[in-house]
Amino acid sequence: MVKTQVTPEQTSPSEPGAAGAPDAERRLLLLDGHSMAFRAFFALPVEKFGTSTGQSTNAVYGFTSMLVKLLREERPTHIAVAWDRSEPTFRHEAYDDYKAGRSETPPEFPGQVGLLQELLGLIGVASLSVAGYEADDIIATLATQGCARGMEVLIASGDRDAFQLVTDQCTVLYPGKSLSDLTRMTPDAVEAKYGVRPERYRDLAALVGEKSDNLPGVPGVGPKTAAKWITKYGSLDELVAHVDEITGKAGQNLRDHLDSVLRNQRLNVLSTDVEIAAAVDDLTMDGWDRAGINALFDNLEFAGTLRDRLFSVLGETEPGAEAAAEEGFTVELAAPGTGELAGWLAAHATTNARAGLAVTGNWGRGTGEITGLAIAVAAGPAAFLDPTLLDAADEAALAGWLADPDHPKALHDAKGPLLALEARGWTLAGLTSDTALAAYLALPGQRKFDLADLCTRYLNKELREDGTGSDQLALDIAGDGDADAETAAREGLALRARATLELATALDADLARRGATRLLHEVELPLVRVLAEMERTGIAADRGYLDGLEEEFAAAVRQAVTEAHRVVGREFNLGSPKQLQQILFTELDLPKTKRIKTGYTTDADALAWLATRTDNELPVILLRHRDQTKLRTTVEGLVKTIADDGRIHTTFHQTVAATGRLSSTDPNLQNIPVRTDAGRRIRRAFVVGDGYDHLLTADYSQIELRIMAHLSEDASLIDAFETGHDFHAEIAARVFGIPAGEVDGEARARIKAMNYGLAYGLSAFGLSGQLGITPEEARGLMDDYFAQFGRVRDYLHEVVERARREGYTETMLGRRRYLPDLTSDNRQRREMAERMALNAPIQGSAADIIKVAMLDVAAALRSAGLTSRLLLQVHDELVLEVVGDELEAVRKLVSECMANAYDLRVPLAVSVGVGRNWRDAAH
DNA sequence: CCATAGACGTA
DNA sequence: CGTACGTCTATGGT
Repeated sequence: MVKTQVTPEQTSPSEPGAAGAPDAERRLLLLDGHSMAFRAFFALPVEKFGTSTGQSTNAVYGFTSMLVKLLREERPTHIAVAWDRSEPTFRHEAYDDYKAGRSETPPEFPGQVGLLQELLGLIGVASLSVAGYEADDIIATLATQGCARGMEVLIASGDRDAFQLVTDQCTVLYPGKSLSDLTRMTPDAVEAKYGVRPERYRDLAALVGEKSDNLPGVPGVGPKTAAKWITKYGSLDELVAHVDEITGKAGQNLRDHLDSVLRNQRLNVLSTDVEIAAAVDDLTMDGWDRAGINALFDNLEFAGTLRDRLFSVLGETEPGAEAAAEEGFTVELAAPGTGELAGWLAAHATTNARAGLAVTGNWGRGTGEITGLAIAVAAGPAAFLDPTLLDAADEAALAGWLADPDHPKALHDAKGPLLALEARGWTLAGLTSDTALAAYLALPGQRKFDLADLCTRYLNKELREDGTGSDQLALDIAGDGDADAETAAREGLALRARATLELATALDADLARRGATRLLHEVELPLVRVLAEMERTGIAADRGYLDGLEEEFAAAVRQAVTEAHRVVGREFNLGSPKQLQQILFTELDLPKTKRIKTGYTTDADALAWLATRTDNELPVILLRHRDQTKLRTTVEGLVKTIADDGRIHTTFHQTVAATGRLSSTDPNLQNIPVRTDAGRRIRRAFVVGDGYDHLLTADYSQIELRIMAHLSEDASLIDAFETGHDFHAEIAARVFGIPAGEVDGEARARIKAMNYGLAYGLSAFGLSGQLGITPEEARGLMDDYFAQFGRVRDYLHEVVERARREGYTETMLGRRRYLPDLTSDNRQRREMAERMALNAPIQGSAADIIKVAMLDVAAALRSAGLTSRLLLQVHDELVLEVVGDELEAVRKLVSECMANAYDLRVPLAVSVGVGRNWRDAAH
């Protein structure tokens, strides 16, 4: 049995004798007071933090809590908090519109700044501000001085401008979604995130622009392009010197907006020569006032542990104390040989403590294979297993352990591994955490949940996936690269298992704090299996029929191309919006459509509008071409994904959509056409498979509106759901004050658009555009609507206001969505966040409900011993494959599970359709 | 091979 | 000046 000790390189700042090492005896912590207090303000619900006399305290509490954590974990010897002043700075003098358009500060905030400064004084932390400068300039000046004295410098700031100060000696701690988890922005971290070294960060920022400061950059140039240019030319100055060499649209935009870029560059440089009353060496933390802090905390009515935590860390403050260095994971790795696994498991993995499991392999399209597996047990070693080296006894021991629900396990992103394990005949039970899913519930806005990133965030530990890290180099020099690479890979996997285990514990606590524990254990985790099974099953496709469709659509495309070329009089690429613009608006001089970045839009709405404004046949031909091209490529994409079993196995993603919905890729089976006849012909290609007799679709009728009725408690809307059978007509009748039978198509269509637009934050302007009426008429329609359904308007308004206060929205099952932009200074961003806040509880609650329904359906099918099975979920619709003699049972079971998934103030209506294919199963 | 923009399918 | 997604194509550049 091979045993190796894996100890990733540890950073040890106090290592004596290291040349050029920072002076570990002296650590300078600089905080941006306003920026961090502002973050604290929005991280904590203001209405829950206030005194009996009406003083708000959430920012004081949050800031202090963060400060305690920093003091405990970073052990600074020197510290200061820099504050902005209210009067204009040199930047305002240089640029009139600097920070123009910022919204009003919430009234509960400013008063807390004084309290914080008072508290900092009692703790013995200097508060600094200088007229004419921002806090960032003070920080830059002190950071420079600190570095010059060999101090290690830490900057806690929510302002990205601080990134330009990052060096090996100076780290920025940048707050993420919650104030307490600060990302360490080292030079490597800055480069990893932005693609440039910190000293070039302001060049990048100048090119990209900064919305919150009202400093626009170059249109069409994002961080990637900016980083590429800067990397190529070395700096913005060099880029400017070679500006004429930059080809393409982006280059032209750069030349056109050079003034803005140079202005941004001038303004975003931080001053390092601010005259500050205090000297760096004097910023020590001595002399804190216990009585004063007690009195202030009493006044602020702070109960709880914050006071104790603060005194505790102040009591421990001692220069030279060992820093809480960032450590890696350690694991004692075992590689049980053939025949040794049962013994290893018996020796190490018999307890009921959770184990971390990590696997390598390939998975997707409903199946997978395992090439390596690592098990890290709670308080012991980790084993690496090569599945090709297992004998029968090993196999049985492993299978038994995996399938035993009494051996709890944590995996990161378990669905793929689950498919791979199942493909080898292993079942997995006892999954008590999926760290990717848990992180998704904690940070739903993130789309990537990288294990290493999460370890940094939650554990402040570095996960080195390449195994031993620094040792690797020495081994490679010694030769024998392959074997070493293999060893490193095994160790890397074992470290992943260990990291997953530790992360699961941290996330358990985080989810408990966020009230998402049940959502994880009762919804998301069990859903993993259901989704894996749906992916494994796939849906049967009629390849011959699809081939025929493809040819038919392709012929229609060719026909449209020929006609378009004939009308224009020459050949061109109909798929190029750029060429279309040239032809439509320059050569044919047709009326201008809506402006977009690249000119005028040629989208379907615009082409349809153009068709009414000209005798030229071209717009209509182009519309037909778009239509048929879209259908053709959809069919082509589907054909390519049909597996050997004649079925299409999509992949469902459970951690992508910020609202809690699923998404589907490779192929996306949640956007198969349904609105047009031609589109529905594609649905006809999804057929019932061998051994089954029907496809059954079951969908929720107007689920989002029903949720709105439930959440708003609007009596009239609730009543409309109970009485009306044509819901939109019923609402129209109430709005226009006429009997339901007399509602004409026009009125119904308008109300339908209004009904659906509500949940999206539709404006009168948007409604007018959609219905082809004037904004005034649309406004009138909305007023009439809300005259009848006033509680809906109140509800939508309250949702946004509450989200603004608390920083997040919540669904009926407690799924949160964090929306920091609700307090953005930028109107466009803020209003976007408001619409998201409005929509998230509604769309998200619908997602919650259908997830519960899926679990119930899967359980009911299983307990009834039925063969019929779930195939797809399309947000408010389930598709099942049904055996003939189970049809009525399944119909009943699915309807009931869906209708009873959640108890609303209105019924959850479900409609069911059955057919031989997906089109005919519509209802 | 990558980034960006435009367009469009679904709920 | 309507939310949430994924995919394709063109374009420009590496």
